Amino acid sequence: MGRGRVQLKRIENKINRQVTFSKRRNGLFKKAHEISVLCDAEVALIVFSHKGKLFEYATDSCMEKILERHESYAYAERQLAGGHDHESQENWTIEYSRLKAKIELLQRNHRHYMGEDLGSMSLKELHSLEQQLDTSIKLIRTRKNQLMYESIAELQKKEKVIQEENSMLEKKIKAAAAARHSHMTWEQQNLGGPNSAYLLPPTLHHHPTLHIGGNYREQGAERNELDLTLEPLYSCNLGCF
Amino acid sequence: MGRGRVQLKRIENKINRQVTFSKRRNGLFKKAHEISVLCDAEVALIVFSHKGKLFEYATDSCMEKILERHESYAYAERQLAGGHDHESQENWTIEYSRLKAKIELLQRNHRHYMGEDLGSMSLKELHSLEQQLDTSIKLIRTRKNQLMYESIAELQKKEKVIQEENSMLEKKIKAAAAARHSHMTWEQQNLGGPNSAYLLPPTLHHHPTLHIGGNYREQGAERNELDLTLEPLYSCNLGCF
DNA sequence: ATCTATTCATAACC
DNA sequence: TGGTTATGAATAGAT
Repeated sequence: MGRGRVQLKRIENKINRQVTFSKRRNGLFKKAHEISVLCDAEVALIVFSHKGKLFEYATDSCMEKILERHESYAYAERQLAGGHDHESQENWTIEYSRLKAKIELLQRNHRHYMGEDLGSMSLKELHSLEQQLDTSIKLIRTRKNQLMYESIAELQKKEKVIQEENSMLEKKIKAAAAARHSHMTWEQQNLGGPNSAYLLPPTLHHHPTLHIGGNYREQGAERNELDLTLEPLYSCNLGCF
Repeated sequence: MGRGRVQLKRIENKINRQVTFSKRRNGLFKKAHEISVLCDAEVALIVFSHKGKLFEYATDSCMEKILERHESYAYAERQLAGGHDHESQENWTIEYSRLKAKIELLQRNHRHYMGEDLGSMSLKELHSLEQQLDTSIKLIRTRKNQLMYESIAELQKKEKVIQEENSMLEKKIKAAAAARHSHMTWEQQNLGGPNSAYLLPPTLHHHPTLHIGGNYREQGAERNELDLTLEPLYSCNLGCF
């Protein structure tokens, strides 16, 4: 820049170096500020002169915040890459920012799983993401199917039980009618009427077969409710297997 | 810079902002590197994109070293400013557990997206998860396809350019041969034989188009490398659309 | 610090 | 993402 091309090499002349440092430092800070404003980025810039003097620039959110974010970012990456939860709760502040960073990473990841922010991913990354989702979806469908088959099996069992119950009841009624017919007069039947309502109900809410297994009825109720949504789902996904 | 003056104001257009960010980031890093070499300074530069992606540059003495040095500098300042306590410990504890809980949720969620821990999910939940993944995978495939088509288009463009160049070169050679034929005797041609070997190579490794842009060749190599993995991916997924 | 000839960086466009 | 070009910026060297 300026008169004559510059070589990327330490300026030996002390004065020149100092002047250039001063000028370029200003330029650098200006650029740092510009990118932070123009592109809504968070920038931290630290410069130590040859003499050891410190110059720094940081986007409004202050240097410490950014350094913390940076620190925890690096930490979180290490976490995701390898080992797991650590132990030392030495410093709350550090721990806190680590968690923050971890959340940020997880959320980024989540967005990718939601098919968002794909623009920042390479073909390779996209490919492995796709494969992962493909695997996931297969697992999910398998699990869904399992649940649905179980549901169906249970319903069929229940149906069978109820049908058996029905035929039993039918038999009882027929037997009762036959008994009535052979042993009672019409008037006797009328007197026993109010009590006959007492003879039937117990078999309904105290059925021996359904009684086995405790709260089956409640579960049954849930199942039935579930099945209303179950049928269409099932038909939707038959093609997948 | 560039066409028209720039305003120091957040770029609203998302695409433009991203492009500008990418370009200016390179420029900024370059400048940072330059000042560090020219003026023998120690520079650390941390940039978080709007999306939260981290970019960093540090003079060879590595980021951690510089941050430590900065920390020790800042320490003195903090001492002067007076020890303003961090927020009350209680608040930190609450915040901390809140973050912990959030992370746990995100991780649970993540496992589900990975097709793990499905046993704890209801049919309804499984169904909506499946739908989400299906949507995601479609988006991802669309994006992948886009990238691949772009890649293909680029290769085809390149191929065309190179073929045109080839035919140009061929013409040149023919023209040279014709000129030689009309002006020289057989002996003269024989004498020129050794030199004719010199007429060809320069055009081969000093090709005008490829020459522009310095290290283009390396980038070209990257492309080719990419394409090796690209082709099989492409054929794998043609059936999905 | 200021000036000026140059080289650079980059916004807009492909 | 990369390349090109027209222009505004940055800056080396001189004052």
